[in-house]
Amino acid sequence: MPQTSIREVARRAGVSVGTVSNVLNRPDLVAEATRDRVRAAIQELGFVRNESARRLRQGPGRAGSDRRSAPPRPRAFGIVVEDLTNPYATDVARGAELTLNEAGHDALWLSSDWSADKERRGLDLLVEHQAAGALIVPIGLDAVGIERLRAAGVAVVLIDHAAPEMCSVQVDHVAGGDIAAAHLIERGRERLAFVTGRPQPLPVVERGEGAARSLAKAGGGELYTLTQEALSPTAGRAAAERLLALSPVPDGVFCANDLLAIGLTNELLRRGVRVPEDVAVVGYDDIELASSSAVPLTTIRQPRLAVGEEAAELALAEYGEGESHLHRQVILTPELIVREST
Amino acid sequence: MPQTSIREVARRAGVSVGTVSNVLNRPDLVAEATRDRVRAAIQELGFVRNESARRLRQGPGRAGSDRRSAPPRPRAFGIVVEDLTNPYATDVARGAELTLNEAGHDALWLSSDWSADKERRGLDLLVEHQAAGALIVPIGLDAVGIERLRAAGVAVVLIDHAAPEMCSVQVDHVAGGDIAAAHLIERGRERLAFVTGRPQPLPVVERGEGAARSLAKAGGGELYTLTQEALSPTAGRAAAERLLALSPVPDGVFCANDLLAIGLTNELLRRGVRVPEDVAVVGYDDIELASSSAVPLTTIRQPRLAVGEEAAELALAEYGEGESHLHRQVILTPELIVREST
DNA sequence: CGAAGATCGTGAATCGTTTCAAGCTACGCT
DNA sequence: AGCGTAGCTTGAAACGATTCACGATCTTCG
Repeated sequence: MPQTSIREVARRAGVSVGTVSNVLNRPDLVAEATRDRVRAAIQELGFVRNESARRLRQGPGRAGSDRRSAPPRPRAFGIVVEDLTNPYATDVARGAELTLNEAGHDALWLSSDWSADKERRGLDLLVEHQAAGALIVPIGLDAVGIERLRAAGVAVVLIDHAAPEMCSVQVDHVAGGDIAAAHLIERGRERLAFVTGRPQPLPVVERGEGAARSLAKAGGGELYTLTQEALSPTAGRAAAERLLALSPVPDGVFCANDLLAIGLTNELLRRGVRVPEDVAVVGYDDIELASSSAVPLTTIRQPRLAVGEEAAELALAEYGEGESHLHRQVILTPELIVREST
Repeated sequence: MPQTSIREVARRAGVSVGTVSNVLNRPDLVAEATRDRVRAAIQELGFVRNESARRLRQGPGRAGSDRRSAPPRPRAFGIVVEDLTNPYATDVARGAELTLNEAGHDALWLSSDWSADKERRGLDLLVEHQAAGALIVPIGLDAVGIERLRAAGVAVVLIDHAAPEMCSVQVDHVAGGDIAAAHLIERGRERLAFVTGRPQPLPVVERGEGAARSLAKAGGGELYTLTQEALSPTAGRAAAERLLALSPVPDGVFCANDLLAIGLTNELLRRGVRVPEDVAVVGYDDIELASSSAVPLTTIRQPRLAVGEEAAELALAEYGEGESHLHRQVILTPELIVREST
């Protein structure tokens, strides 16, 4: 059974293909009786439009094309992130998805799995499926792949990275790191450590830079940096061990993300180290778990949903405005959330 | 600029469209000189295949079509889950994605957001884009939507649900609940509670049933059930409060998932209740955090990745075998992981 | 020299949908 | 009756890439 086509529906309903198409796209042009008959036929045959044919015929078709014909089935947007297993990423994606849904568009999530190659394949996929737009947390900055996207008329918005001639949404991670370290210093901590993990995407590096900057500003010493194998709770536990092996043991720790911080805190507690008395811990992200962990975690809240929402808005705007679109670069500032770990 | 088509490339290179197509799809059939000329033209014009047209022409195209022509760009599989924010779901999806990737296919993740309507739209999207297959954690059992998928030649595999005439992968949640409760009983706990949260998908209900069954088998009393507003850590903290308000306070708690259990445990600790001495806690899922939480959590490990992998295998098989495919229903058994919370 | 291959290229037919000029009715109006 | 109009429906022409039966050349060899 190859595909039930519009033609079979037409035969079944005893009308022409044009009419079936009309029922599908501008029902108001079709007499009620006919419409019902056609709809029944569609039901019975389980007919579904062949999107390839539809698009082939319709051509690229910008959103705001003013021909008052059918509302074309809204095209989907792709959301490409490095790791769909990471709560931060899924929160951003979810913020974006909600906004897209409100505008009547569907969202497809793709994971680049930290591989530039896979990212490229994902972008190609979006081109092939003629996505309306793509929200990308880029792995490197694959100029070629992205150019290809835009050449194909896909609206592109970068997240956590910026590039000329493109819309982007970023969080000021340097500021975030700065705030985190400043908070520890203000709490009287003198020996600060920064715990991070591989792979180290730019935003994570920036957090460290911000912290170092803050420390320098305060005339503090050096920022001791521990790099773990991952940005996970398990890696956090390992970091705790390494931390305690230092002498003197740092009394203030800034972790590159909450998962690390939670793992680290839990392991410290297990080893009888008091948090925050002996070691104060600051995380980054403010994932949901941060507030319900053993010692509710002081952290830098990224406006995660807002990042996704902004990105979606930009993508929708670019999609809607077409050529006339002016690219905007949005920068959001993170916020310190003080809880009990400091 | 409407679209550079294969025809313009042909004109530019001074060959026929057929030849251009051959250069694209089976370069070995074309003489080297011609090939280079065409490629140059493609470069100069910045030509990109119109995937809609390609697909339209190629039709559904089973995987194993034995014509040794071009390797058709492998089609993508869709993974539809209820909530891409939930670590369990993303782990399953990731297991599936890895397996699909190995077979050379791409994966698209869709979130149904607990809405039957959105699920339906997602399925339609997959049909329209001619996905090779769909792995679905169904929200209800939208027979119509799924039938439509299959009618369009999309391989369908159900996860955590079963239906006749379809491939499916399930975890035996009743057994899981049974094991959890049995473990608590064996640890000498006498007043058991089950903490769950809305929305309550079937698997979660089954966990409760299994626990109740186990309790009955052991001649124990009633299973006190607390239903929270969500299956999240925050909901878990709230559950702790409700739990302590009971008298007598249960001494063994089985949570419908780890997130609830972690939130609950942390709140209990904060209130000075000892875990496991005063209250033993068992979670469900064995997410990564379970082992790195404050009190490493005893839990029921679902073979999450395995679920995804199995599902992907089944989908690939169905896709490859076509009509001759025999549907299989795989049931995996969860495993008790004993840690310090019991 | 001529026949049989081998090697390349051609161009029309095709996929399923949308679009649009044109046709058909039935109706109202003068 | 004649004519204009509104309301529906029709059918054929696109859209752009792939396929395939068929020619056109060129080799090779008896």
